[in-house]
Amino acid sequence: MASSAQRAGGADKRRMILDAAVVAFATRGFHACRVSDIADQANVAYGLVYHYFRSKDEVLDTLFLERWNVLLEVIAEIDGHPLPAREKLHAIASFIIDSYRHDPDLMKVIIVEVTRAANSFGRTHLAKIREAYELIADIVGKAQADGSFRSEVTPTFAALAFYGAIEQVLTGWIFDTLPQGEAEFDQAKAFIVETICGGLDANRPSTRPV
Amino acid sequence: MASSAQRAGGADKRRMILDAAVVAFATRGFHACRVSDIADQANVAYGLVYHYFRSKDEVLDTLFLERWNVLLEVIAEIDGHPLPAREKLHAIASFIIDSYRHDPDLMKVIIVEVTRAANSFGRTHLAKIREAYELIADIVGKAQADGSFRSEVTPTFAALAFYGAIEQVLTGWIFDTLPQGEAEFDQAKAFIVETICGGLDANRPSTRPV
Amino acid sequence: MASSAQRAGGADKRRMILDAAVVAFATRGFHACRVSDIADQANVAYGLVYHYFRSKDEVLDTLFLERWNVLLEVIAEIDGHPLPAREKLHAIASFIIDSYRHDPDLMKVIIVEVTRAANSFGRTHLAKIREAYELIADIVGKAQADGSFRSEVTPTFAALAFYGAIEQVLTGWIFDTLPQGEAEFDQAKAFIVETICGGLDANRPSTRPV
Amino acid sequence: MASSAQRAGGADKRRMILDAAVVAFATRGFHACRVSDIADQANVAYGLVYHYFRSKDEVLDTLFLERWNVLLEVIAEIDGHPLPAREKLHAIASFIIDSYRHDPDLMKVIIVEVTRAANSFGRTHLAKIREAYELIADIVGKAQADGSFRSEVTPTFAALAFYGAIEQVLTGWIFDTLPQGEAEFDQAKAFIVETICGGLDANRPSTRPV
DNA sequence: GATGAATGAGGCTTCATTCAT
DNA sequence: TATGAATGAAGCCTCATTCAT
Repeated sequence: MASSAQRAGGADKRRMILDAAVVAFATRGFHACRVSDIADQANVAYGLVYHYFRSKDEVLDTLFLERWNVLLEVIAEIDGHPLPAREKLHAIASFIIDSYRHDPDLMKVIIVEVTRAANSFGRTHLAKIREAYELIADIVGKAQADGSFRSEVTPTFAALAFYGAIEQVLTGWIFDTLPQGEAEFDQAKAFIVETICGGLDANRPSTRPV
Repeated sequence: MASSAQRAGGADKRRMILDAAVVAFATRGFHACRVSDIADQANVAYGLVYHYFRSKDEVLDTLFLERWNVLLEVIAEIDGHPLPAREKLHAIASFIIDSYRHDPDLMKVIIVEVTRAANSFGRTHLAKIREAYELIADIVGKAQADGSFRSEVTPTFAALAFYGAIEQVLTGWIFDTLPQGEAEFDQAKAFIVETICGGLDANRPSTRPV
Repeated sequence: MASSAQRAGGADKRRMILDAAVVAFATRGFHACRVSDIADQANVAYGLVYHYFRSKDEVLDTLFLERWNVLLEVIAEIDGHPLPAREKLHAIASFIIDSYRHDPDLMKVIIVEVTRAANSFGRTHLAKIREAYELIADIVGKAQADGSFRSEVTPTFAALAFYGAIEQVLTGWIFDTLPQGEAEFDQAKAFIVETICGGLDANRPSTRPV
Repeated sequence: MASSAQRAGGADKRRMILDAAVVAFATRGFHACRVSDIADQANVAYGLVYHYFRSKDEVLDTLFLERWNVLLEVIAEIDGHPLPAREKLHAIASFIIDSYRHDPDLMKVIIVEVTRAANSFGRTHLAKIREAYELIADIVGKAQADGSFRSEVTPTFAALAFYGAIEQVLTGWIFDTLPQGEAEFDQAKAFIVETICGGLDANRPSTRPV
C-alpha cells in the first residue's frame, strides 16, 4: 500500500504539497487542517503553498479533480469494452475499491471531504460527481435496452444504488466500522455487484413487461 | 410540506430554538451558520440558545438524536410485524422518505451534517448510526434464515447497500440533482426496494445452495 | 474552626447568601465565581442575590466592610488600653491571625480579593484599608513620643512593615506555602512582633538621637 | 524614568509587544486590558500578538519571568559577596526599589498582577516567587549561624517580614497612598532595613540564648 | 420574598491569506 | 523559488443583570 507521501518522485514541490495535503486532510479533516499542517507535512514553508495554489480550497479541488477525472476516464474506458453490464459494474467497483486499497488516505479525503460533503466541496463539484453517475446510468440503460438488465428500475436509480452501496462500504472502511483487508476488498466487489445485479429475493416476482 | 419552524405549537422556547436551528442549518450549513442566525430565526436573544444548550454542537446533536431514535424505534417496530422482509424494507424506505417529505429541512440537516459528515458529527454518532444498519441487517439475516432471501451476500453488505441507496436518493433531492415530488417519492421507495431485492439482472445466475 | 456557612443562625437569606459567598469566593476566586455559584452554595435561586444586593461586587464589598470595620474598631479599642506599644501590636496581630483561625475562608477572600487586589476592589477600599495603617502608625508614633519606640523610622513605614509582615504570613497560609496549625498561629504572632520590634541585629547600632 | 515603551531599541516586534503590554497592563490592569489594547499600544496588528505568544496570559507570564529571574540572579549574586547580612538586605531592597524607580509600570504589573494576585497568576508562579523568599531566608539563616543576627525568629519569618515590608511600600507608591520621589526611594531602602534589622524597641529585651 | 427564563455586550482566539525580503 | 512575519475578519461562549410571574 503506497502512502501518499511516497508518490512524490523528486523535488517537485507542488507534488509534495499535494501529497502532504492528502495525509494532512486525511488525518485531521479538511476544516481542522491548517495550511501550516500541510506545509509541515511537506516540509516546506507555508507561504509556498500559496505559491502553487490560490487557496487551501484549491488544494483540495486539485486533489479531487485529479483523481475523479481518472475515475471518469476509467469508467468510460470500461464501458468501451464489449463486456456484459454486470462485468462492467464489477470493473468499476474494482477500480474504486482498488483505489482505496492503494491510497486509502486519498480516497478518504475525496469521499469524506468532497463526495459526501455536499454542503461544502461536494456543492462545487456536483456536476463532476454526477458525470460518474451518468456514465454508470448509461451502462445500465444500454443493458436494459439489449435485454440483459430488467427495466423495473430507471437507470438513474440503479446508478445511485450502485454508487451508494460502494460509498457506504468505503465509508465503513474509512471509519473502521467494517473489517478491511485483502480478502474483504475482493469480497466487497463481488457482494456489491451481487446485491445490485442479483438482488436479495430468493424467488423473484416475474418481471413485468415494460 | 410542513416547515420546521411551524411545528412549534406554543411558546416552548427550547422547541422554537431547535426548530429554528433546523431552518438555519439547512439554509446555511452547520459550519457557516452562526449561533446568532439560530437566535434570529427563533426570534430570541443570543444567550438563550446557551440557556438551553451547552453549545452549538449540542443543538445539532439534539436534533439528530431526537430524530434518529425515532427511526430506530420505527425500524424495530416494523421488524416486529409478521411481514415479508421485502415489505419490511419497503416500510423502512417509506418511513425515511416520508420523513424527508414531511420535513425536508430536518432530513437535510441530519443527512448532510451528521450522517454523511463522518469527519465531524458523524464521528460522534457513529455507533448510533450503526444501530440502524444493524437492525436492517437483522431483517436481512432472518429472511436469509427462513429462505425468503438468498444468502449470496452477507446481511451487513445488504444493509449497507440498502441504506446507501436511500441516502444517495435523498442526497439527490436535497441538492436538486434528482427531480422530486409526490410521485417521485413513492416511485423511489419502490425502485430502491426493487433494486436491492429484485436485482438488475434479467437472467439471474442460479442461486448457490447455502 | 467555625465555617462561614454555619454562622447563619436562622432563615436570614441575606446572611445565608453572604456566608455562601465567602465559601464560593474562597473556593473559586471572585472573578471565576459566578453569581449562580453563590446561589447554589446558599441553596437559593440566583435571582435572590439581586434582591438583597445590587450586584456581585456589592456582595464582596459588604463582606469586606463588615469585617474590616470590626478590625478598625478592635484596633482603636486596643489602642485605648494602657498597654505598652509592643503589646498593642501583639494584640492586633493576634486579632488578625485569630480571625484567620476562626474563619479562614473569610480572611482569604478579604486578603486575596480586596486587600491584595489593589487593581480591583482594593482600589475602591483604599481609604478604608489605609485607616488601619494609620491607626497602627498612631500607636507607633505615640510610642516614639513617649520614648518606648526608637524614632529611626517613621510611623508610616513601621506600620507598613508591620502590616506587610502579617499579610505575607497569612498569604503563606492561604496558599499553603507555610505550615499552619494552632502552634504556628501563636508562634507567628510572636515572631512578627519580635521581628518588627526587636529587630534582627544581634548588636544594634546605637540609636541616633532624633 | 524610562517608560517601558521606550526601551525597544529597534524593530523587534516581540519586544515591542512586551513593552506595550507593560504599559497596557499597568494602565488598565490585566483583566480589563484587551489584547487589542496591547496591539494598539505596540502599533501592530491584532494577530501578531498571537504570532509571538500563545495567549494573553503568556504575555504576562513572560514579562514576570523575565524580570523575576533577574531578581533571583541579583539576590544570589549579592549573597555571593562577603558583606554583612544587613548590607545584603539593603542591596536587595535597593535593587527592587530601583527596579521600580527605573520602570514603575513593569514593577506595578509584576506586583499587582502576579505577586499580589495569588489567586490568578501568583498561583502559577508561586514556586518562582518562593525562590526569592528562600534566598532571603538563606541570608538570614547564615547570619544567625555566624552570630550577626539574633535567632529569636526563624529565617522564613524574617524573610516574609522583609519582603512583605518592601511589597507594602511599593504598593503604596503604585497606588499613590505614599509620597514617592528620589528622596523617598532612598529613604525607604534605609527604613525597611532599619525596621527589620534594628527593630522598633528602644530598649530591646535581652537576647535569649539559642 | 423567591424563581429562573431571557437578555446581549464583550473579548479571546484562530487561521487563511498577503507581502516584503 | 522560498520564507515566515504580519494582517485582521469572524464567531463562539460567558455571565452579570433584568424582569415577568
